[in-house]
Parts: sequence; structure tokens; C-alpha cells
Amino acid sequence: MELDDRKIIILKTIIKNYLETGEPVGSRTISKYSGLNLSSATIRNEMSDLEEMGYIIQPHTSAGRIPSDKGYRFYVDSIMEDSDRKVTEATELMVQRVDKLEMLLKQLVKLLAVDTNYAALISGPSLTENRIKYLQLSSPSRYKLLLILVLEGNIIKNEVISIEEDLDHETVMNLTILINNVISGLSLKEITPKMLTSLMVQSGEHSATAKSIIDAVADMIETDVESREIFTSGATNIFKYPELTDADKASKLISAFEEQDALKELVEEVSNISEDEGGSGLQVYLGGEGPVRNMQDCSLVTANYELGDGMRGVIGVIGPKRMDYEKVLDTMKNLISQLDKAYKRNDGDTR
Amino acid sequence: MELDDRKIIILKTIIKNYLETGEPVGSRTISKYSGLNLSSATIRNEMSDLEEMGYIIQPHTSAGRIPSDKGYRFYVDSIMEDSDRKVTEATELMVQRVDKLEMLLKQLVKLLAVDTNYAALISGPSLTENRIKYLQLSSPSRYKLLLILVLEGNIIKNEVISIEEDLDHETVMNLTILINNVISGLSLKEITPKMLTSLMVQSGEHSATAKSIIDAVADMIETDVESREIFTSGATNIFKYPELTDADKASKLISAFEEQDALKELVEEVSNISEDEGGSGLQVYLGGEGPVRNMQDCSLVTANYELGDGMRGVIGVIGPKRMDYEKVLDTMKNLISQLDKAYKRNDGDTR
DNA sequence: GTTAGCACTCTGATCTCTTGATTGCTAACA
DNA sequence: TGTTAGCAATCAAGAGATCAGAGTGCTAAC
Repeated sequence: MELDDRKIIILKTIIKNYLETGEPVGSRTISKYSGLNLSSATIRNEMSDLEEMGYIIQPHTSAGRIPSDKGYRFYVDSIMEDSDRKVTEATELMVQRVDKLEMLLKQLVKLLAVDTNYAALISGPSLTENRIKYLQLSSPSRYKLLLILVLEGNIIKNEVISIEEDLDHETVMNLTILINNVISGLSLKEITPKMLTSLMVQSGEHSATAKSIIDAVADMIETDVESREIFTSGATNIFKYPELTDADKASKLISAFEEQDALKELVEEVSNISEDEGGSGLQVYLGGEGPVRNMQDCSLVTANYELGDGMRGVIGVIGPKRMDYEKVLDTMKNLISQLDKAYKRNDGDTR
Repeated sequence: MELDDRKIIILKTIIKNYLETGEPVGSRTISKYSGLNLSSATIRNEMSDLEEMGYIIQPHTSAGRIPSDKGYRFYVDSIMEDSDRKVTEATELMVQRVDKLEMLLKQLVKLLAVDTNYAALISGPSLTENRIKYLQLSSPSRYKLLLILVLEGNIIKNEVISIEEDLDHETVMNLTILINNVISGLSLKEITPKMLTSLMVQSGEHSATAKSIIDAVADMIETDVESREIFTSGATNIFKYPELTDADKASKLISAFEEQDALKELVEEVSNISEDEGGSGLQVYLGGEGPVRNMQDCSLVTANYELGDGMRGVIGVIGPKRMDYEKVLDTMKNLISQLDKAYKRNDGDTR
């Protein structure tokens, strides 16, 4: 059997209707709203075909039809028009004026959640390919050392570590220079253990301290790779969709958002997948597909953003399976391009 | 009518039973489990009295009784024994080894949520009375300045600002010294505008830059006061309590946790109140009392912690009205004392 | 290929009935 | 005077029973 134009129109009508209402769609409704001018009986015949072909499902004998996963997939991949909606001005305004990266991401994720009415997440950029500008040391109190790592894009990481000896100001300065000679200009993942051991030798009597510092820097890098921060917003939006509202599902989903662990895995997985594919990397995971396996009734839409210099991150929206995919995809495309612009405007300066 | 011993025992039995089960308690149950050896008929008479006095309520004619707010209050204030439970070893272990304040707080709040099975929150310490050790400046790229503010207790704040002129290394150093002369050793709230303007005069040709720096520092302080970070955990625990599980209530509560704004107000309010009272500042807010006014079915238990040097913060637990107050109060006392110990162990060094 | 008509199915809302828990009252008892 | 047994009354919650509405599939006619 073939999927002719008429069947496609009917399928589309069913899906659109179902996305809006969440109720199974009957033949009569389609007969009225598809624009085909066919009686409900004819539609019924076609629907019977569509069901046989696996695009739609009947929850029970006397109900209308709802899209199957195959149906959704077809819709997302083939039928959906990419409308070019206007950029909401709010987005543009917002992205312009925020300069602190963390703030920017927090606001963006909130915007995304509010715009779409689903749950949104955004991962901090991966910094492993990002170069070190310099490391700054100082001693806030005896036997303590404050490390400040400045990366390209003016991203700052700091940590206080304990050391064995009590260093005077001058020694701290010297160590700073020594270490910077080795590591500045490198990307985080270019720092090798060998490099670091050679450094230890150079630092002579302070080699123990140098080792501590090196370990801490390695740790900062490690931490970044393993657990980059994830910002979320709008988890409670799921209460707007009755099919996700029962205690069990809601609790699962919101726990996932609260605990972050699951989200980290998700981000990990998504960024791996989409690196292979290149491109904008917009991805739609339906129902239990891919990273959302244990959330049967949810779908996930993801995209990658890049802030130049290899600072890549992931944006995602989680909502009910019957989410407004068009709108979500649009909003995300929009956001990414804004992010791109905003970054290019702010950066491009190196010392 | 007087609240004699027998009535108190009965009231206590009712409340304990209700806290466990969440079901109204009938006369027959009490007759069996109160240890009073009275028939249900006698208990009924007493219950009738207790109801008249306002300590208990009958949800409907043929149901048992549940505690009224007055009953809860009485229980919390008067009846409850403070049991001295043992410190769970987990707590002790955990508190020992974490050195980064943020990590510590995150772990503590999680522990609190897991231990109690309610939603927990903990505010970062207020830093306004905390002294500045020093300010460190450096220039990560042209027309940018990185400010690092080191406070007592080795708390680090950083910010990158844009400036008008392109400063060389030496100038940055000089400015650093100049500013540190003025502000180091002061607490955040001791920095006055006057002080800062005098500084601007001293900095001569770089006064514009000095002003930017000053503004940024003021901003960092401001930000801290207005919006100190709040860590939360266990918001989804509320799904364990059927009376909070309906979409409406759950959504409200979890939104509050997600958006933080409401929590900030709450922390604000609580820390004001309890400063007046002094002491451990353990507080129980029932039902709609105090800061939880729009959560009719929830109770809030709060406490203050202090890490020396005026670094004060708030811990809180939100759960159903019928929460296990004893356990929660115990856990919180415990946590506060652990926090105190841990801090004393780690600190005490100034340079 | 399309349509009208009709019997059939299933859900969900509504109603009734029953059960069980609990009370309040009264009268008897210590 | 306080305590208790007994009993009628009340109510919520659950189990069936019933009914309307929505929708389908099939058949026969156009």
C-alpha cells in the first residue's frame, strides 16, 4: 500500500489535531477540518489503511486515532513546514546585554522554557578545547594558595588549595611565572602529565607545592569535563499537560531535573552523537528513543550551540510526546543564532 | 475546662498517630494504643472536650479526629520530647572532608533532604559582615579587567569588567596596591561611598578606571546581599505525601523551589526574625503561618547557622503539615552543630 | 471510488447500594 | 461522679448498574 497525498493530508490533520487537544481524533473531525471535502466514511477507510501501515493507533475500539511513534517520526522528518517565524524581540534584547556567561545561560534557559511552555535545559560550554590565557596565584592565608585560571573568552575558574609550605609573596610570583611559561596558550586537553612533571623539576625546592598546583589545575580541568554545569528551567511546565501530571511521571521527570545526573548523561550522549553529524545538530527524540529512554511519554528536542574557540554546548527541551515540534524547533534555531551573534559581538579580542 | 494530664496523653496519641498515617484517628484506636486502659466511650467524651477546646478537628461527622493548628502548635511547643538521637555517621564523615563552601552546602542540603524525606533548602552565608582580605586585579585582554575579591574564610568572588583605557601590567599593579590600601580589612558593609571617591582622587589619571572597579566591587557586594545563593534538594520528596501530590499543590511548591525568588524572600524573612530572638533560632511555621503563607498544607522548619565572622545563613525544611517534627528538629540541630565543628576545624588562620 | 446507514463497542459520567468506621447519646454500673 | 456498654445515626468510599456519546466497521447503494 502506498502513502499517497490524500493519506498524508489526513495523517497531518490527525497529528496536528492531536498535538493541540491531546484527545484521539475521529473520522468526523477530519472530514470537517482537513479541507478534503470527503465524508467521514471515506476518511474511515483511509484511516483504516493508515493504521494498517503503522502510522496511527487506536487506543480502544470506539475511540479516534492517535499518532504512533512512526507517525510522529514521519511528521517531524517530512511533513512539518519550517516556518520562518519572527525572532521575538525579547530574545534579541536579552541576549545583547548580558555579559557574564553564567547569567546569559541562566536567562536563556528561562526564556526557552517560557517561550515553549516545556521544560528546558542548557549545558555550560565544554572548555576542553579552550585555551588558557594565564594562571594567577596568590596566597590568601598561610598554607593556602588561591589559583585563578583565566581561559579564552574570559572564563574564570578558581580554587583554594592547601599546601605544605608557607610561601612569601616573591616565591608565589616566581612560581606563577614558571607555570605560566609552560601552560599559557594551551588548551585544557593539551596539558599532558609529562609537561607537568618537567615543570616540577624546574620548580626545585618548591616542587611539592608545584605538584599540588598542577594537581589542582588538572582537577579543575577534570571537573569541567566530567561535570559541566547544567542550567534548567520550567520543569514545572509539565504540570500543564495532563498526560504527565500523575504523581509517578511528574516525580520522575522533576527528579531528573533536580538531580542533574541524568541530565549530564543526556548532554554527554547528545553531544557525542551530534558531533558526528555536524550541522546545526537539531535532533528530535520521540518517546523512549535515545537519551530519554525511561520517559515513555516524553519527547526531547536537542541542539548544539558553539561560541567559537571550541566552546560547544547543548540546548534541550523536554515535553510531552505531543509537543508543538514546529514551535520548539523554531525557537531553538532562533536562540542558537542569537547566541552566536551575541558572542561574536562580545569577543574577538586576545591579548 | 482544663487540659489535664489525661487529655494531654490523648492529644499526643492522636497527633502521633496522625503524623504517621495521615488518616483521622478514632476513639477505638486511641483506647487501644494510648496505654490508658479506658474504653472508647470514655475516650470519646474526652475527645469531644478536646474538640471544644480547639485542639482537634473532625473532618466530617463519621470520621476520627485530626489535630488543628492549635493542636500542632501545642504539640511542637510543649509535648514533644527532645530526644537525643545519635549523630548519623554519614553526616559527620561528609562534613569533615569537604573544603569548598559551595560543595559543602550542596552536600549538606542533599543530606538533609535524604535524611528527613522532605524538601530542604540552605542559603549561602551572608557575607556583609565578612572582612575583605584583598582585591586582586589583572587584565585578561585589552580593555578588560578581572577583579578577584578574597574575603575572610577564603571566599572568592570574581568578575570581569570592561574599562575605557588599555592598562599595562605595572599600572594594574599600582592600582591594585592603591585600592587594597583602602579596602583590605574592611567588612563589605563598611565600604562607604566616601571612601571610594577619595580613592578616585588618589588614582589621578586612572580615576575613570578606578571608578569602574569601585562600582564593580560595590556591585559584587550588592549582588551578594540581594541575592545570595540558595541551594535546594529533595523537592520531589513531596510526592511521597498524598496530601501534597495533586497537580496544583505540587506545581506550586516545586515552582517555588525552582524559581528561588520565593525562597529568597523566605530566607530574608526568617533571618530577620531570628536575629531578634537570638539562640539556636529553631522555628516551626505551621500551615499558612509566617513565610509559608501560600502553602496551606505545608509546614516549614528553619534554623540559623553561623560560621564565625558573621557569616550567617538559614537552613530550612518544607514538608506536609503532618511532618515528623521531632525528627526534623533533631536532624537540623545535628547538622548545625556539625557545620559549626567543621568550620572551626578548617579555619582560624589569618595572614 | 464515494457515501449513507446501521449495528456494535467502549469509555466515562452518574446514580444507587452497601459496607465499615466512627460518633453522640443514653442508661446502667462502680 | 466517673466509666462503660449498647445502640442508632451519619458519612465516605467503593462496587455495581445504567446510560449517553463518540467512534468504528461493514454493507449496500450510488
